[in-house]
Amino acid sequence: MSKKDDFDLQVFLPYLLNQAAEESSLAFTQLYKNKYGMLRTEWRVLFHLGAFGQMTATDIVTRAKLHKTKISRAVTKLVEKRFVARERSEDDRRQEYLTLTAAGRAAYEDLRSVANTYDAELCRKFTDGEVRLLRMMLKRLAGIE
Amino acid sequence: MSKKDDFDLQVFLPYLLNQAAEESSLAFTQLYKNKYGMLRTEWRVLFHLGAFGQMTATDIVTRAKLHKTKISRAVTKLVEKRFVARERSEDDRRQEYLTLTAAGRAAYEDLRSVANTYDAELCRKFTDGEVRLLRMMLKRLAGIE
DNA sequence: TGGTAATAGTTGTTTTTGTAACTAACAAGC
DNA sequence: GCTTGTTAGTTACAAAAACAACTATTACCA
Repeated sequence: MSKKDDFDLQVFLPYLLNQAAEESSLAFTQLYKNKYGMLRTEWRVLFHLGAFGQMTATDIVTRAKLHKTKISRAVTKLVEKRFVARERSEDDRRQEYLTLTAAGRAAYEDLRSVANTYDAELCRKFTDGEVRLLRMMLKRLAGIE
Repeated sequence: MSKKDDFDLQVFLPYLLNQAAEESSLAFTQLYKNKYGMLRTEWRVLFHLGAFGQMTATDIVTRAKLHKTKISRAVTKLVEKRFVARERSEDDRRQEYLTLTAAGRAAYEDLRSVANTYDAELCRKFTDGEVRLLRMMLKRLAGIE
């Protein structure tokens, strides 16, 4: 197992991004999964509803860039857990408005503070300027705004 | 769909990392999947063998931080495709050495240049100094060396 | 030795995902 | 009105992943 040529996998950005994303998500998952028994997609939906208030499934699809079937299934689970309420729109009876229930909001508030703490912990590895730059670069790579 | 509080999901590092990783991996996948019909895990194994030469499955597990069942199945597929050869060790008959075949090496060389081109394209979004910093930060977040 | 534990790798079973096809509601053109 | 096309969301089926249990081999140690 020795280095054979000039290509360094450990420099390849998609690889590095995946490794870093996996590592940080895994560690974060440990902090919430036993608490609320939620899957990654579920807390993403929860976070979107918590951060943006009432949204439709399509709104979340657009923002989170997740496939609509994933959202659909996550919403079903969250409704079963009484974290989310759905209400059919009167204007357009195809779409339904999603909102957090009281329990959903409580879970969100709790997880949000866990997230803030964890994020701060990650950021402590770097200077403020580095973190700002990192966020900017990740957003650009992700194609956000 | 309006902003409700101060927590910005789009600043949360695990979220940003996932979005950026997903975006870049997806785009890169388009470049190779039709060419060799390989799955993400398969080309990861291929890249490791290409970059580091002979390795055992466990070596790859350690480096790539992927679960051994994933590696095991990816290796099986790569052997079926005649990209990888396995050879049982004489010292310790539990482990087997994995190496690229000629076809495997050719595929690797080809994909490596695709990867290099794609990586360079991503890097063009930033200055050299920014890229260096990004790589350093991602490595640290990933827990690499 | 012999017995227990640990390691390399595989296989089986259950969840989760991805893809495509579907229903229902609306919109636009004629 | 009627046809065609589009959009919101769900469901069905196939592919892939996670997790646990397994075989085979080696290591430890009394």
